[in-house]
Amino acid sequence: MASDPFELGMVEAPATPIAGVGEPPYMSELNRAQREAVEAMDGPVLVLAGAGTGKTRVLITRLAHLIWTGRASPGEILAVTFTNRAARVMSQRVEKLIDRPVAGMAVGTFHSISARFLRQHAELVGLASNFTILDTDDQIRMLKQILELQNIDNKRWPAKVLAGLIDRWKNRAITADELSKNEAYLFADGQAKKLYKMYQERLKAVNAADFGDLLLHMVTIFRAHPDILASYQNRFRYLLVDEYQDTNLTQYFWLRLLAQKNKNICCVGDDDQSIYGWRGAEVGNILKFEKDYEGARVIRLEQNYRSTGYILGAASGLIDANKSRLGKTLWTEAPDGDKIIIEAVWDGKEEARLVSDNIESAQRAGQSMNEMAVLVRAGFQTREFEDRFITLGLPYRVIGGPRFYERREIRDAIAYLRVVAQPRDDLAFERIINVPKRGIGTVTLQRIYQFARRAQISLTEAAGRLAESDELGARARTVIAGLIGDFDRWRALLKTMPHMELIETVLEESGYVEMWQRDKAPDAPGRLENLAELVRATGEFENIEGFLEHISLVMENEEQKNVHKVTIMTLHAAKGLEFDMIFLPGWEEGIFPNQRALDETGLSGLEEERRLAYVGLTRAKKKGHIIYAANRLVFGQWQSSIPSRFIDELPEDCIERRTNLSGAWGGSRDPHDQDLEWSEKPQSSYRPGWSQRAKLGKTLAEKRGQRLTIDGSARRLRPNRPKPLSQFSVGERVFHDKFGYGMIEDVDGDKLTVDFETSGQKRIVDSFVERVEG
DNA sequence: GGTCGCTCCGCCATG
DNA sequence: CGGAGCGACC
Repeated sequence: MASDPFELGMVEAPATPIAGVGEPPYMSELNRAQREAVEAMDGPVLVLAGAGTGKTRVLITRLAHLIWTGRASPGEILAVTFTNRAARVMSQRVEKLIDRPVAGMAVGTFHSISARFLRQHAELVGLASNFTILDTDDQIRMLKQILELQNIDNKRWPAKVLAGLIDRWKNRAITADELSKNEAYLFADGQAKKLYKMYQERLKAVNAADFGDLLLHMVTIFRAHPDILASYQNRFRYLLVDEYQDTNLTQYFWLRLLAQKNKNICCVGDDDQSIYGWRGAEVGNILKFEKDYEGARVIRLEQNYRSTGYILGAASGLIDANKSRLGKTLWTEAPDGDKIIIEAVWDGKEEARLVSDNIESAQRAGQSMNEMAVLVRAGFQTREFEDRFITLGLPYRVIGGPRFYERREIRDAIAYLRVVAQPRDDLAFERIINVPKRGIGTVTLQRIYQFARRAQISLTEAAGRLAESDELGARARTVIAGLIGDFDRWRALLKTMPHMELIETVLEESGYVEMWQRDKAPDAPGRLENLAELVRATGEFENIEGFLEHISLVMENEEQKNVHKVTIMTLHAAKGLEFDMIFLPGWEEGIFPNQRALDETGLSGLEEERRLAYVGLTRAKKKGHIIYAANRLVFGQWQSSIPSRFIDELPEDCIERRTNLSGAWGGSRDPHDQDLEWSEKPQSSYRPGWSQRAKLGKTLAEKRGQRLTIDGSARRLRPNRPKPLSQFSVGERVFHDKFGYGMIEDVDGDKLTVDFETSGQKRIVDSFVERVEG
């Protein structure tokens, strides 16, 4: 317990300087501005750090310096990072810099830090300290139940919309009691306030908090209990906040309350990289820092160490078009390097092909694929690239897909643990009562609900009592009694059995593991692996509660770094990262800037989109490649598109325009495009006009049937290419991680044409499938 | 009570 | 186009 940085009142070792004489070794690595930011330890400091100006180094060195000089012990420091990954990296690097452990330093995201604070004071907001953290899914399910209870039409007033509103209010530190009448009229004819209150009541009843609560509850507690606030102020004398431009109003209050006594707060950020306005971030926070904290020092980091000249020039020229910014002038000593390439293609397929061609030739030239990234505006854009990369056998990773804990099997498994660890957790109970199938249907469930509501007890308890009565059918009664017995037994084990073992026991005895073992679906083995991973991960935690918190707030998909893969991710997810080579596809009006952003938030929306473009460009160290397509399939409908306005805003001397569309969409100048071998080229000869869109989708699908003929003739275009031999043959049954089971229809070198049961015909590299029996 | 197939709607970004 | 959700049918 002594190492828990969040436990108040623990005995704290006094801060002592590490020191020898003279200057600590890390200082010499810093430029003048960076050094100033590290040495300004006392009082409020705002560091405006442009993209690639060594911000992370400054943050880490500053922490190291606080400890080195004895200004603070690790336990007196609170550092807020944007991701949990950043938190991990930061602690490690500080330790390396000062060559000693920093256990006791509170480093994490607002949510993870605040969750741990809240556990210490949960009773003040009506929760027990082992409260569950609800994710969006649970939240919506709960709201749905409330709407049903109130006879509000879920079609007209979707739970999802209400969840969004509540989230926004919580981001703005508005509690249910404080909600104005105007705001209340945003949902269900003015019933929003009542619904918000009911939701909070319900959360309390099942001992749960949603993401927004984690922060807002602490603000509420700080405001209502000056003694508690004071204890935190005395404990954390030095505060450090990264990505300050992305903090929302609640986080702003949270910080200001903590900082107001000692005022040793250092916020680091870049107004030009503020891209989370839509989830309540207030650029205003960074813009008014000097007003909030009197005597604040403002330090600008403007020397860019990341990108070559043209890239930096292009990015700076672009962001210049924004009106509301503090203004910085980035500069670099690096050579000009390559210009940003702007390239037009026919459609999404060709876009993916162009990117993969470039990746392959860069790879042949010796570039590691770990240094290449495709940055898209929206999640749905990743699909085309994945398809293409799979076809080619090009290794890739997608960041920001479904998180580990969002997978069905993980959520189910967690629900079992929640029921065991927290008998009050109705949501978890509902989730697993009939998973695996136990023959408990809506009728039985309804009876349990009604009984629970009438008696004001939890579903688990209601089920237990009903099983002892005559209210249920014989079968349901036996099943429920058995399950309740299981719960009781597991709960008893909770105290004696090591939790890792307990989790295994629960998953085994509940029949959950068996359910997936029996499942014939292609993804079942993967799910079992995920469950095994879950069990393994529990081993790292002292108790189940800690583990559950880790799962819902921190856990990320594990990632092997040693394998070389191209990264595909959204621009939002790319913030803070850097790559040698960046591909920016989909630079078309409507996609980027995104139409909804423009419709909903007008000029400020446009400026945020532009900052997003700026973030994208500044991720590149050496090469940037912007692509736009003339036609795009959206919602199964073809649309003609026009190039993004951002392209015209790039300084001409920093860019080089290319096009794959010669003449009137005639042929192509790119020799790659003559290679029809693996492609579905026929559509290039087809020219959808504005009026023909709707029909085109179908036409293309029909044309797909002709592909074989065209492939056949195309093969002659490259007579000298040696074909690797495949060990597969026509008629064999194979399994693919993503597409499932299928039958081989054609073999061509190491490329297979497979007819998949669920996803149809695909051409893929044989190393992506394995042979199966039958 | 479970499964199949149809309809409807969505794709902007998240802890 | 693809997934979620719902109603009809086994």
